[in-house]
Amino acid sequence: MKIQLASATPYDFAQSVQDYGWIGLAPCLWLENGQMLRRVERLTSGNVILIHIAPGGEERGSGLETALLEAQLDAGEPLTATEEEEIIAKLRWMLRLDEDLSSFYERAQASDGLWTEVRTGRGRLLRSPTLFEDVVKTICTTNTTWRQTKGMVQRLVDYLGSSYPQDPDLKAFPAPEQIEAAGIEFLQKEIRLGYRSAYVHQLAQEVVSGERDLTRLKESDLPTPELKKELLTIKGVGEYAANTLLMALGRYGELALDSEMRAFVKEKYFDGQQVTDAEILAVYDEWDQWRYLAYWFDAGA
DNA sequence: GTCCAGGTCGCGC
DNA sequence: GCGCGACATGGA
Repeated sequence: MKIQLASATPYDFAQSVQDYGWIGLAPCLWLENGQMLRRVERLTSGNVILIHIAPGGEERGSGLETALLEAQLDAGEPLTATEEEEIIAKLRWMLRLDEDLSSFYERAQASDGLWTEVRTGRGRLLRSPTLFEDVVKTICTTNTTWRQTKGMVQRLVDYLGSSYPQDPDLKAFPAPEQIEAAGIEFLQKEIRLGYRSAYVHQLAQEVVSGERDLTRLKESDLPTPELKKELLTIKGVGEYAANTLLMALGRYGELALDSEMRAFVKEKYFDGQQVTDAEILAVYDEWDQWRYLAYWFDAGA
């Protein structure tokens, strides 16, 4: 079946989806030929479906333009209304179709360089349908190379994710239960998460047991510092990961300072000279609630 | 072999 | 609060 998703304009689907590295991590895949995002998703019913998302034209009415996306949903059985609702909510979250970026665009407009980058409708950085997946993936980016991150996530999906029945090689991101059941040794020896195995397994265990509720954080209106404090209680999540996850939650006021950002800012603003972290952070200080996006597009996304 | 990669933890001070 | 070594893995 096909469904349509409406999004505020401006919105450049292909750019926005590819502006964040997550597009390179399983089970997401960018199909260059069709300019489509493909992903396998496991619904709470247990059904595993195959999703293809692409721009689906534009609707015009009373001066308001609404960008439309079309999602092709393939499943063994027709989806129930509940399943359809679940998938729509997940896709809207994943693509950030409901985030209000207007104030960011206004700020960017006052900054010529940045505005030319984002004016076409960029800024809706790809995230995962669940915060659990984003936490696991973020932990897999720490103290390693992007190449290894991709490998770790790919193996998590291949070894532990549920298959799309019509093509068993296509798998979903594993649910907490599936990671928990795998055990630390498996995460270590087969998935090769290294010392992260214990962190990822502990998180999965906490979520399964119910002692940690990550879904609650998605709708939380907690002040950012408190939200951050809570993210920092996750073993394996430090300053960088917490700020990355705040970004995933739509809080762009904190910068995720890592080796990549240090190198970029040092080169662009300090002529390659040695700089302190405080000096790096100061570069984007004026962007207040939009610091993360300001850096992201300054660095060229 | 050594160093480091989109860091974090646990310790001692 | 800050500094420091350890930590799995794999490539340079």
